[in-house]
Amino acid sequence: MSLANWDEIRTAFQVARLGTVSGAAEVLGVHHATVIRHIDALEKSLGTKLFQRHARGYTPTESGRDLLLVAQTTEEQFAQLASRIKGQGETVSGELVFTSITGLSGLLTPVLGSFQRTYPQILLRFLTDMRVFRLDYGEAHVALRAGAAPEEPDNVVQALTRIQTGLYAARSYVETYGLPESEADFDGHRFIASDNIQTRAPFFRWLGARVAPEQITFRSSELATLEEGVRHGMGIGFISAFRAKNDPDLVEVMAPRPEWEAPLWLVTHVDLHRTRKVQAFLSHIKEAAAGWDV
Amino acid sequence: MSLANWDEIRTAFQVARLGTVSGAAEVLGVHHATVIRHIDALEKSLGTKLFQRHARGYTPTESGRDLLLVAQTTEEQFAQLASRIKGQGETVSGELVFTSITGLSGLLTPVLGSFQRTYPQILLRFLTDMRVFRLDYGEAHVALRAGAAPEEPDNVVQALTRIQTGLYAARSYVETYGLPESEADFDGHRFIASDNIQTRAPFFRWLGARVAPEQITFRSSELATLEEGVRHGMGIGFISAFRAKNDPDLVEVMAPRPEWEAPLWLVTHVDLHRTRKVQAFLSHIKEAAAGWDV
DNA sequence: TGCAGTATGTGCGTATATGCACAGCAAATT
DNA sequence: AATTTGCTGTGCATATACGCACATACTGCA
Repeated sequence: MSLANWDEIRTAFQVARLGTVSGAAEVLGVHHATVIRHIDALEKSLGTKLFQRHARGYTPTESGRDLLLVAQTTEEQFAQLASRIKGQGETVSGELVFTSITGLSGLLTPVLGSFQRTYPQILLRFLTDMRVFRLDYGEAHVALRAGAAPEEPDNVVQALTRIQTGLYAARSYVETYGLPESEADFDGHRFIASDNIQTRAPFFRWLGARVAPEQITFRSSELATLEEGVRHGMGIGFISAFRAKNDPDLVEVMAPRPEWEAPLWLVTHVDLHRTRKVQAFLSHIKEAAAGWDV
Repeated sequence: MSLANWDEIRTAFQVARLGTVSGAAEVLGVHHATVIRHIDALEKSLGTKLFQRHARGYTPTESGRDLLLVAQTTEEQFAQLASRIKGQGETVSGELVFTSITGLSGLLTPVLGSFQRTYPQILLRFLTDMRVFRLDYGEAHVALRAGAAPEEPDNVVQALTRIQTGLYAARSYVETYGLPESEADFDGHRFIASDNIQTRAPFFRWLGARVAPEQITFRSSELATLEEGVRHGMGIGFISAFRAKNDPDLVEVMAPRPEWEAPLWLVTHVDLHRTRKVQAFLSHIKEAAAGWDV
């Protein structure tokens, strides 16, 4: 192991640059005795004299001049690094990783697009996957979660909006089975729901309390599959209002109800929550969500 | 002032590289608590989080990755610097500054030439000037001094050889004033000597004790001028044996005597004396001096 | 020649940073 | 489900590095 002490190099650099121990001590903001000790320790570890000592100061040897050049660029690099990092917290640039549950991309991509236009220096990454990306592992800056409020520590959670969900059926289904007028009219109808019994979604629990299990003729653990089932006329199922609204092939069986609403949460890691980049993204997406009709 | 603590950067670099505080602590040879404190201090001074902490370790943020890249090259630069400096003491290369009194260049240049051929990577600088170059200011690596043994502190002094000096006169002088047979025959002759009364040269003191002051008809503080005076027939004077020997225009008045001999000293600064470069030069010049017929 | 100014160098007391031990926690393993 | 392992985080005692004061040496100046 060589040169284990970078502070000593920094000290030697200032001495080589200024030519005196006292001057270096003043610049470094330490006592000149400290500077002498740093130089002594560094020379001892290198086994070579870096300076020739005399009453007027320290003149660098050939090795000392070599160190001067190397440390000069090092100091510049570190200064640039510091200004980059400090400015980075202030400016909105660099990478921003955003993750959400699948199925919301149709709603989100316009928002991401306008954010991209507002801050052209942003490199936006939008991750959607089955598994939940972990904010505390640095996998994403901001996450959009649905359902119960996340309670992971070190995460700051903000309510974004509530997803309105309604009961829908395909036109082909209605032509075959008819359209139930109310809950009392559910007998004989076929339903599509989550395969997961202990699903947290309120509308699935509502449905489970009102129809017989054998009426749920199609189950899937995947939300997108359920939606596909509805569209193909396999049965009546819950679809987000904003997705069903513009689909002419879908018929509204029951309009969205408040008790079916599922909250959406904006989640960020506490370390990143304070940065201007994340704040800009959060405010941007919240502003857009205010105009959503979900 | 930014990034005043380079050791903290080094610590953060290892954390970013390895991903864990414990691993970085092991590599750095410090306790992991120290690593945590370094990171905390660095982030505080930068005002930005460099890492996201979780139970499995530290994952670098965007700023942390930036620091990783910068510090990576820094570590490489420092490692190269260390190997250069350590190797520099071992190899014979780079600059070597050599200074001597004027008038010895005819003796020295062949030695310098052969040294140059032995070590082609040496950049040799040979300084001769009126003033004495100061080793403790780093003006030269090796100095050749004549006369009394130098007693400056921090300088290591080695006896090289003794300069033999004789009394010589130009043929033109002998034709005019004749050639004295011995000391008793000095009356009526003209002599050339140093202007400096308290000169340390033993032969000048010898002369001052044997001839009247008015016989010293030409004085100069400059050694080269005195020699020129002898060659132009202005009087009898002391010249180094090796310089007078090959000059057919000079006549030996009195052969070199042991009491006229002036020692030559090789002087180096104690800091540089141990390096192989200086040692190689010293041994080379001493080897050459053994063959000198001075 | 004497004096002021500025530099290096060193012993000593103290503040600072480090090491240690333990707690707490999450993930991997059985 | 229980256990083990590896990691982070923190209070406390200690060792290390620091600042202070003083000694010393060289330069420039009047």
